[in-house]
Amino acid sequence: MLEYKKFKANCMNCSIAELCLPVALSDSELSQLDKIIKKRRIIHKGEELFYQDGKFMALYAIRSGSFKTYILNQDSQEQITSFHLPGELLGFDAISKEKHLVTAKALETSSVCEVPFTELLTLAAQLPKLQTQLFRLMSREMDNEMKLQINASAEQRLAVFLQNISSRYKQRGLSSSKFILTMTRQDIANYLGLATETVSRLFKAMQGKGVIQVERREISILDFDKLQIATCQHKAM
Amino acid sequence: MLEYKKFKANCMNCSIAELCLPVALSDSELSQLDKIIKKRRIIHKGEELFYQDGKFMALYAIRSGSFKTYILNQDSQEQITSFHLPGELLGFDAISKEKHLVTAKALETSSVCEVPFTELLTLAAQLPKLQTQLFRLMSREMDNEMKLQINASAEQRLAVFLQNISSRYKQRGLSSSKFILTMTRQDIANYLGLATETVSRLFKAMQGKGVIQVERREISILDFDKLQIATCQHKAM
DNA sequence: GTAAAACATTGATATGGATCAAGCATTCGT
DNA sequence: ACGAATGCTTGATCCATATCAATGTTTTAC
Repeated sequence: MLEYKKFKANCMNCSIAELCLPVALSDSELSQLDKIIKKRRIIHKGEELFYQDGKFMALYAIRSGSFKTYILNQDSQEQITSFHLPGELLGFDAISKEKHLVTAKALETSSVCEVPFTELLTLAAQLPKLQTQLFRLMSREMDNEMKLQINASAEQRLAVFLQNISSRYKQRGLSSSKFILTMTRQDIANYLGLATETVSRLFKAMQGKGVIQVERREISILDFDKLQIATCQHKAM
Repeated sequence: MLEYKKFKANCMNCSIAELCLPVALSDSELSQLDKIIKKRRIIHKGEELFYQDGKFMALYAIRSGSFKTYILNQDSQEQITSFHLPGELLGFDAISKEKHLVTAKALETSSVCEVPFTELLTLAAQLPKLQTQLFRLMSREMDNEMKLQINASAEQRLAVFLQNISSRYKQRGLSSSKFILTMTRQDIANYLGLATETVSRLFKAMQGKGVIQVERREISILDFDKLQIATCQHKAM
């Protein structure tokens, strides 16, 4: 038991600490952060981490796995607002109104660290580097969203989506050219404002052009230049 | 000259201070904030407050006027990412990469307060209420963006847009039922991913249904319930 | 005050992607 | 290991909205 406790996850030995908070915090600073972080939580596929309208208490650092966040609109249709990958921090949307505006559902069995927000702010006031980093992460969250050009064609949107996922994996030191999409075609279509059929056809078309290789949910980007061109060109070419 | 200086704008007498930072800061706290705030700047219609890729130095509080922010995509087409109204804070997008991701252009002659970011963070670490408020404002910024349902019909998008503008004016104590749109039809269309012609036709159609009254750029919302229904209903009714 | 430019409206036509329909492939639950 | 449910693909058709075209209206600049 003691042995187990000794090795339980904390910020100092957490393998993603430098990823979710990649700021040069000293060991003593990290251990302060560790003190306020609640223990790890496992969320199984399809389970919810927090609910729309639920009280906002904490941010969540994704240690492994992935989530989609969505709002339910008036006809209780799900509208996906974003996907969240390992090493990212989740829950910023709820700060303003102190309640969640979205529901976060696990796309696969996932592990998160719960970071009580009030305590985090108190600590941030004492550790300038932590404060700066929090603002930076939140800003990056905003930037990620911005890329989705609403007036883009279906192919442009899908190309931007693939670039975005790819670069986020790259940021985490994972392969940017070959990865598994953890969400369904329907999720992708919903997020991009397309029909599933369109997503399916576009994957096939992009494969036909030698831009990507699609094997079910496994995507290989064969030609980053062509992908880049696909994000901005207006018509087929 | 002395008289002029005595009355120059500062945070304690600024009429929108409680709006842009509506937190109960004491007089002494406000005067600390005032010390770091650079003097007012006037930006004329069509002029730029900051440029895409420009170095990030400061946030800007809009005292009066309004702005659009946009990215230039690869074919140097403007893509509007948001509109910013009086009392709102501008520039959060640039924190992450320490450079602006968008250009901010004045839609009308506007007045802003420049808030150097580094100094603001230092002060926020000392004033917990200011820190909390900053996170809250940034989160609200994120929430504002989120509303735009990408898979919504043209009419739904326009209805959501009008609701959004209306509620933001309301937050500032201005009329939520009658206001002037400071942006062109082209800007609205660009932002919503529609053609200007479609925006024009929809305004007319919504007026025909008694939802709104349109007089060039002056909008009166005649029936908030009908507007609400328009944001979610799928087809004409 | 006038000409030019920018902005807005209205109508006719074309099309990208939705929707409908059907069947196949994979994953899940027991 | 099996059947059922879910996810994915492909084809045919249709419609919401873009695009093209023309004209009217307001604002800007000299």
